[in-house]
Amino acid sequence: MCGELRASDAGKKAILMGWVNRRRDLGSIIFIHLRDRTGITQIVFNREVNPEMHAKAETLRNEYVIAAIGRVKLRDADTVNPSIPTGEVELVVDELRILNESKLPPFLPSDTALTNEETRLKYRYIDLRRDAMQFNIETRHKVAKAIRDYLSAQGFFEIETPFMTRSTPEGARDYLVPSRVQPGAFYALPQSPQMFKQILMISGFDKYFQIVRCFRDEDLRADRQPEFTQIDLEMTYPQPESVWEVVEGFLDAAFKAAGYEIQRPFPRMDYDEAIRLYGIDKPDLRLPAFSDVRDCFPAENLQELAINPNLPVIAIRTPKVGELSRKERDDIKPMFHSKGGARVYEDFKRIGNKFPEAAAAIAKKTGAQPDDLIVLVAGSAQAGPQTAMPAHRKVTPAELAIYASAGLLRLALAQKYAERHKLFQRGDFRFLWVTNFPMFEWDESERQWMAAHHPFTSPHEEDMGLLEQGVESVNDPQSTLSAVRALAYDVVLNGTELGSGSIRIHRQDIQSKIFRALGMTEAEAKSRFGFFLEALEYGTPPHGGIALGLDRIVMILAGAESLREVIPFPKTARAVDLMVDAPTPVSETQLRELGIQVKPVKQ
RNA sequence: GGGGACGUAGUUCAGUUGGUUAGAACGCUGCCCUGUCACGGCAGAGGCCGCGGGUUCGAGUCCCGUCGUCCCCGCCA
Repeated sequence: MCGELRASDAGKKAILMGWVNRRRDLGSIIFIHLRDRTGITQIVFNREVNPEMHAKAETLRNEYVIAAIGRVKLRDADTVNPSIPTGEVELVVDELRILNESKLPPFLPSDTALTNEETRLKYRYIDLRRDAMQFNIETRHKVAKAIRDYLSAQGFFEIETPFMTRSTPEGARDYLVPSRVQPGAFYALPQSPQMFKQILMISGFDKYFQIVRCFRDEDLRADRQPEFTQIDLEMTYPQPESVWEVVEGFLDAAFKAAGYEIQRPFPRMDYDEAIRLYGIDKPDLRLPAFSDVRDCFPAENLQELAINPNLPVIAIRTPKVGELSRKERDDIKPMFHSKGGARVYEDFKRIGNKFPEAAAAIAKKTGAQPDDLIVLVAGSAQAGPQTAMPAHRKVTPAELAIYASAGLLRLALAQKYAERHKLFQRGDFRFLWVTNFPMFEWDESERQWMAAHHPFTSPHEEDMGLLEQGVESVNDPQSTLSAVRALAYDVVLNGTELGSGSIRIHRQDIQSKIFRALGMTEAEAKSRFGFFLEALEYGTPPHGGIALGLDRIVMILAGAESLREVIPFPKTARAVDLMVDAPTPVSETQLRELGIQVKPVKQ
């Protein structure tokens, strides 16, 4: 193939097939760079040597598909091209066959400047011919294969679960598929094979995995697509640690397949600690943690700055940013998304002028170098008295608001000044297990506690008493439910949540307690998850598992900024496929068959 | 649902305070060229300035709306 010929092949006869990547017509001699998946080889047409083929070669244009039959020739020393692996040789063509012509494409795979994404997605087949995309898709294949091989070797079976299944009323919105045979009824595409994989444990398959498409009808982001691929696995009789070992094992194999070594075991961190140190449940460990610098200020300073003295004062350190201009400093404010009355103090220099002692203490506590940027986030004194705070949680909602606001700003600053601090280098992989998530989260709009992960997650053994105590207090923000921890864990890489899992509930009595704590009657639980609850009653072994986003893993390995770079045919932010132009309205006939009427969209 | 950025030739972009005929590079077409490899030289074609409305003697430029792409918040058990 086009990327394979070497000096040792000199003198051999070869047939190359591929696309015309570039042509250089020097008159009596024509050079073509011929491209396929494996690379590029230069082929040569010389009028003196072969006038007929030379004349044919004159008609070649970019992206024509050709077959070139000829002899591999060692290039003269002064004509070697060191920038391509095949640069020591070229193919002298005896016979040229034009297999297909090409219209002039809107952009060329060999273009150096990247075309706008809209055009790339519309002409995805041309975009995918580019080197970078070929590499990304190949990486994706290698990673998936390494994971399959590793898990198979560990005794896991890959088992398929249905795509046409039952709508689950909780969680993300479902994509629905109408049934023709059962008019008015709908299948749902799975958000994850959660219940099926648990049932496979009940069915005795012991270790299951699947590299499987999942579907969620929610708004998109750079790292969120409506259909995405998960490495889904489940096993019986696990401790969280045994799941982690499997995950670390296949990630190691996957990263090796992509040419990287990673450090095992991954560090571990409690959810509460992640919030306090990073303001987020998926910390990017490449950047410095927060410092709480409240005690660096005397009370009267806090008062003068209108800072609430009962809440943390977070110092965000971004290394090596250097002196900021007035404009750059003003640009920080709009990057700040305040939650719960959090305020940003972006002008640390001014604080230094006003309160030199406090500033010195902060510099010391944060370990700031003179080049580092320090930005403070604190609660506003004007925010008034704090709302009800559950006494049981280590991090109160008011504190969480400060931490979370600071956490977002920390990332925004790091991204903006990435060029300066150079902490986002390719190949620097900082994995982390975040553990002991809260089991329940307070939903302010519904005024009730909700399952933070999903209702089949097992609570922490030590927190069963707290669950017992709070089982009838779903609408009480002060409930002990706030302090119940789940046996749930996330695996995080460089600030991206790669995957999420838990030890599941395998006992019916605990399961009904959870439903009761969530304010669900027995009848409600039965109508929602009846088949599953019934299955739990037939000798369910303890089990647990995890699911990791394959797209995200490949995205990070490829050094890409968006999932779209590692998915061959992705959707835009409006969930549209620009190449096939989906979704579209369907014919009246189709709708009639399904018994569906479409209401006109309001103008 | 909310906030922000962008939209000018096939592509990437420039376009001054609102002022004559909207430019460049790459690509494309033709001619020339025997060692190029981002080939080179000469000539040429190519524009609904996203779309609609408004202000103005005059709009790519200002205003309003709209469509599209991207990013973020909400949302994503």
